[in-house]
Amino acid sequence: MCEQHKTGAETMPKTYDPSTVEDRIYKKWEENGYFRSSPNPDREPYTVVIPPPNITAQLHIGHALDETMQDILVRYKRMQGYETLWLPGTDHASIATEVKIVERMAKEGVTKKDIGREEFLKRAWAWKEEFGGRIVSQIRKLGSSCDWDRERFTMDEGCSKAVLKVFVDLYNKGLIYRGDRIVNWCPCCKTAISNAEVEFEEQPSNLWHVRYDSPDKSYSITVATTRPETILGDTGIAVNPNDERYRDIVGKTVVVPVVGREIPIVADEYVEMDFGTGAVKITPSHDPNDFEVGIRTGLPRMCVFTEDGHINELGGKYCGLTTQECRRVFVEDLKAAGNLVKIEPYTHNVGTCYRCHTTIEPMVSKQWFVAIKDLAEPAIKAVEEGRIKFVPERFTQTYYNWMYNIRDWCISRQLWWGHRIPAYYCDDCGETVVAETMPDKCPKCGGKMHQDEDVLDTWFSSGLWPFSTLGWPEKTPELKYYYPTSTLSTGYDLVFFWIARMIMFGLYAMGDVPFRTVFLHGMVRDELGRKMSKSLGNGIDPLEVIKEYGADPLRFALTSGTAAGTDMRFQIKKVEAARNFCNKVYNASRFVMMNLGEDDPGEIDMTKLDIADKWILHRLNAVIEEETSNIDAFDLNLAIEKIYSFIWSELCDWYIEMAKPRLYGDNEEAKRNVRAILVRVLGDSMKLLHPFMPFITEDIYTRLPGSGETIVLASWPKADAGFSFPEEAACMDGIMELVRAIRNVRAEMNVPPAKRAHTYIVANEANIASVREAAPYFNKLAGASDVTVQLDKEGIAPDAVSVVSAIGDAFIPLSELIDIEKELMRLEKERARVEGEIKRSEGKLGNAGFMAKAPEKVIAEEREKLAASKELMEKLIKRIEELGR
RNA sequence: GGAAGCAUAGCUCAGCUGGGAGAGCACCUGCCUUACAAGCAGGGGGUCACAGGUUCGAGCCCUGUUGUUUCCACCA
Repeated sequence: MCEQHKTGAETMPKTYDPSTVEDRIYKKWEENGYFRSSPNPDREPYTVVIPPPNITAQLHIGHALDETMQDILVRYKRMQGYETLWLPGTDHASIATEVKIVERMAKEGVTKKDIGREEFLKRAWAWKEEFGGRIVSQIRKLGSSCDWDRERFTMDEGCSKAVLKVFVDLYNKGLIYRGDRIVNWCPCCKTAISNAEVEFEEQPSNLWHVRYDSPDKSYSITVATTRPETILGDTGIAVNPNDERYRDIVGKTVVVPVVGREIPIVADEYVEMDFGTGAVKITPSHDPNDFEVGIRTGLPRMCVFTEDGHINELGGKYCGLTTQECRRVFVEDLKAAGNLVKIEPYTHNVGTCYRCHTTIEPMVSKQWFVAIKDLAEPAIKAVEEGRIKFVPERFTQTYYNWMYNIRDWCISRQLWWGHRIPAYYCDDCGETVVAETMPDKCPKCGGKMHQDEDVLDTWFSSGLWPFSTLGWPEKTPELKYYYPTSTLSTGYDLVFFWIARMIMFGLYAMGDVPFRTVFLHGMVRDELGRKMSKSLGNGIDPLEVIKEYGADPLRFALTSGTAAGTDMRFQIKKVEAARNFCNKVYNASRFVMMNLGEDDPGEIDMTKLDIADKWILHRLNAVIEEETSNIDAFDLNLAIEKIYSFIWSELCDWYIEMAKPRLYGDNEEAKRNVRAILVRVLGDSMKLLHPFMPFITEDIYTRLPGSGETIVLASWPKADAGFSFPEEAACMDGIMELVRAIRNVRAEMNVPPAKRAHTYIVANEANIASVREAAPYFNKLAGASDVTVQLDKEGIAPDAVSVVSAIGDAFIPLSELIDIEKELMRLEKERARVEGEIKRSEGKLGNAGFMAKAPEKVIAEEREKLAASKELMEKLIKRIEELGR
């Protein structure tokens, strides 16, 4: 076995240092192929495809959360024996990458036009080579257990083939079409984008009221607009057909102010009579609603903008101005012409590009679209029928809302980096052919063909990700075995962009859902609850966090204390707390190692368990069951909380302390058994913690005797029927309660911790055997010098400090320290508390409604509580009387 | 305009199908006890936003109000 598997504490320094182990461990995992998966008919598959990060990306905190969630699920399922595949890869991120490359080129003073398409693509691929590897190596830093042998890229050969196939197929079925439609145009990226890619921002602006006069000035009509520059493209004025005010002039014309063109007044239901003047200027080429009105009323289109946000030659003297400049100048001209009625401050939402946040100009343009309704319908049905579940469930509604109102998807982008649209046009007759490969010649006239210049929306290829990565359209064994995948985990912000598209494409191409469960997490915000952004400079670099604290603490901080689907504030204090926990875990294991000796302690001898042993094994069972059901329900925050408190508050705070007397004693058999229990409990604890904190658990687990070479492939713990000791565990709880009470009293009485005192414990017949068994623990845990357990108070000094508890009463003769008055006050306070308890219980039990309707179990528990309180009360009263004399 | 989430300790947040309010951090007191001071022991601190309702019983379910965040829509 190699060096790192050496057991024993001699290799363990006093504090845990992640930097010395994480890279080494990850390398070992990868080299030994623990994350590899291949179709195995003997096992059930568990499959997760990664949300492919952009090749432009640097690992940010959102990725860290994303990958951590998936890794937890994947490691858990792998340990449970599923044939587990986590398939990694990256996204070419068409627009995002192209923007970056163009930016980089700009620094060299080069433009796309200068170098041409071919040369540009060379640069893009070089970029991919340079940076595509960066993000995946950063993902490794988090401990992600991906099968790297299966890493894919949305533009690799297979994925590209899938894109072509789906596109051609959809086209042949009439579900992809090309046409002139109004699209969201980003003048900065110089491409159309889809509706989903538009982000609305509230911006203060004005409502300009403009008067359009009739040619003979006999009548006029005033409209309000937020975009006066579009007046250049006006082809009509619309009013509501029921609007009495304008009845007489519908069908007549007015003159576009400043411009001088004559345009008709039309009637259309779209116009709200109550808003503004009840008249709307219609610019079919530059407004989605106007576009529709234009179609209905037959108004012509007039596009006055260029692709880069300037006014074109149809704008006359404004040609060459940017739309913003034009607005300013044009408003001046309106004013000069006397047609500007008023300017009203107005705040409204402005669409911006989700990549560059430039204001979107709606423009009519020839683009490719997916006719979405036929795809959406089965995708809605799949969720309605429960074939796909959203966790948390409320996102189902979000999904429905989007899907019910979905509109055709603009998929062409005026970019070069991406999947080029497989449409070919004849130079001569204009015939269109859509095919996976370019035809030699036009099938109609034999002319030369050329390919469409545009590429596809990046989300088109990522929509195919769950099956394109498994080999589709080939009928691979992987596709058969791993599809549908199991869980898709990502942020809720991707429900529309990605999840909806995958569901639609999966059902279309594969005839089955792409995944069973969608597990959504929230966004990571900064400590003040703000979005992390470059401009605010409030981003947290996960790599820096890992460098300083380790990947495990980062993962812990991202997993704990936040329910699924809700945003979280990232606090470095949380990472610190997690780092401390790592150190705790590490030191606990160091303690175990130090006390193991040379040999493997072997199996636990179940005939030689004392009450503490039974308690910890019983508790281990409980935590296994609870955590397992928490993870199954995707309650990862609850799961990690369970194992955290088990390790810290039960194993470390109590069991390890209780193990010490035997470990330091000379009963070899007892020593061996305690060691065996420690190895078992610590080993199982590491397994339970492993999905959350993979590195430290690997480090510790592999040092344990009999553990095997890795925890990655260890089996997930199962509750052991032989470890079920409900009575002893309850009794141990009582002992712990008594220990705490003694500590409390000692602290209140200001007994110095170093001051040890003879401690008498008076127990009843039922408890005395257990208390005797636990007697040594009072030395270690409750500051006792000697412990005497007896049935009555024979021989105990009457002025001893006393502690009453359910399991027994403790007496500590410390006459030199006791202050009778103070002790009486303390007991009185306690008496008052118990009295309240009794009243509460009696009130409940005396309530006829409660007795008639509450479940029996609840009533029984209440009765027990009352009995216990009454017993305590008796003891307290007796004790108060004794001291009062 | 529509929808959803959140409102619990000083701070950040848990709290599963309703049955005596929790964690971490912070704070106070005492401990360098041979796994761990990144630690140990003890402690203080909450009308669970507000108002109604359902129930024997509500932080949890229902209705409304207020505050807050987000998503969708985009009436010019």
